Amino acid sequence: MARPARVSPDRILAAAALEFAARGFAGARVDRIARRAKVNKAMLYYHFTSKAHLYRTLLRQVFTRVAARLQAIAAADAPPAEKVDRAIAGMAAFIEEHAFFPAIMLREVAEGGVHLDRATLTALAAVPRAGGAIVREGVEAGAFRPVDPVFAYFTMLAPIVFYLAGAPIRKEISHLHVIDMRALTPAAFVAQVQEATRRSLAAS
Amino acid sequence: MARPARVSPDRILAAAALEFAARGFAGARVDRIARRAKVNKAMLYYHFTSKAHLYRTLLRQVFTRVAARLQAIAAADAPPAEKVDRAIAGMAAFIEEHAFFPAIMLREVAEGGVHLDRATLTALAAVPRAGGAIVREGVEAGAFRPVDPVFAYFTMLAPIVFYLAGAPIRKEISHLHVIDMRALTPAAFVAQVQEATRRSLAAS
DNA sequence: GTCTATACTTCGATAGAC
DNA sequence: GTCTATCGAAGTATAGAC
Repeated sequence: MARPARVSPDRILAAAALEFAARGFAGARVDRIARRAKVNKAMLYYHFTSKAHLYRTLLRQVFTRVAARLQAIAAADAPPAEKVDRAIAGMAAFIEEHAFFPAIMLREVAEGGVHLDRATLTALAAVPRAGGAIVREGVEAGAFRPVDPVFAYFTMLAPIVFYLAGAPIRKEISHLHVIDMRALTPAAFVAQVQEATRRSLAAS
Repeated sequence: MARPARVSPDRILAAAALEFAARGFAGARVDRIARRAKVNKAMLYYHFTSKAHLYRTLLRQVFTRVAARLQAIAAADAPPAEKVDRAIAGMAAFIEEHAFFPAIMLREVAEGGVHLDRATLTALAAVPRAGGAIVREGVEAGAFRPVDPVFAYFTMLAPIVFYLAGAPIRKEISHLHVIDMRALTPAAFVAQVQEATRRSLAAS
């Protein structure tokens, strides 16, 4: 039985995910990442060269995983409407497994990708490509009304990412008692987005 | 005729909007804001005390303006479906006038509101409150099917903010030629979100 | 691979003159 | 209200021993 390889790098990536998600690239502190990963700073630089390199490695990994999830759904043998349902639920499930992901996604969109290299941007581009492919298939099969596939991808997945990323700030706001958001569970939200998307895409 | 009052503070706020949107709170540099506003740093601190105070002032102002726009639409005399159309177009128009807004919104959601005080969070909370009120009215009037109003608000406006914030990174990605997004004009996207929302909310 | 100590830089904020 | 000069704290990264 092989000894667990790359424990440090993996622990560093896990710690980096939390730090970058919570504070962004500029706000993240290498010291904090090292401390949370239980390695010293020199060890971190030994494995990752720089803060920027660590950031890019993390993002390339997570973008590749999200895209793979959507690609698997796109390639499955199922009716288009079912695939759209799965894409929405799949994104929510991915976020449940990778709680740091939506914040990183939002930040990187706001940032304009300035910290990313070509490979990481390519990994990111695979996400709308896979999402768009699912919708395109439905349109071409006549199951959906004619819509722009990438537009439709944004319309169905942006709410999921946005809403799930917003859990912390909604908690802050709920303390103020100016609006009641307690009833809004993620599962109920997913169901409502699925229903809304089904209705909005259905061929009339 | 009154002399223009508060020129410096307003120029500083305008410069801060660009800097905070492009780089986030942690990545923003006070020196850069001062230079862009054509004041020296001491002047900036004379008016705003600290980077955090400047940030909060800016966000309170912009959140208040977005919320006011949605509140005006909610209070208008028009059918619910028409108000929803206007809310979507109104958000897009607001972003056209305040190009820095979507990036700041995305960043603040990711950040969990840690830099905000009570007054600023209250200003922010007024946005989903106004958006939710528009949907609620339609549900109660029987024009819309029964949905959670705040959910529906997220589903209709998150894509607009997300998509319009994404212009810079889409430009980066388009250079790679791995996916073609040239056809996706903001106006066409707004129209598609309006159409999708109309279909998804219509009482069956 | 691992660690301690530290070099070097940048940045937020202020002192103090006018 | 406006400006120049600068302090002190943090932060990224590395040197060099083991």
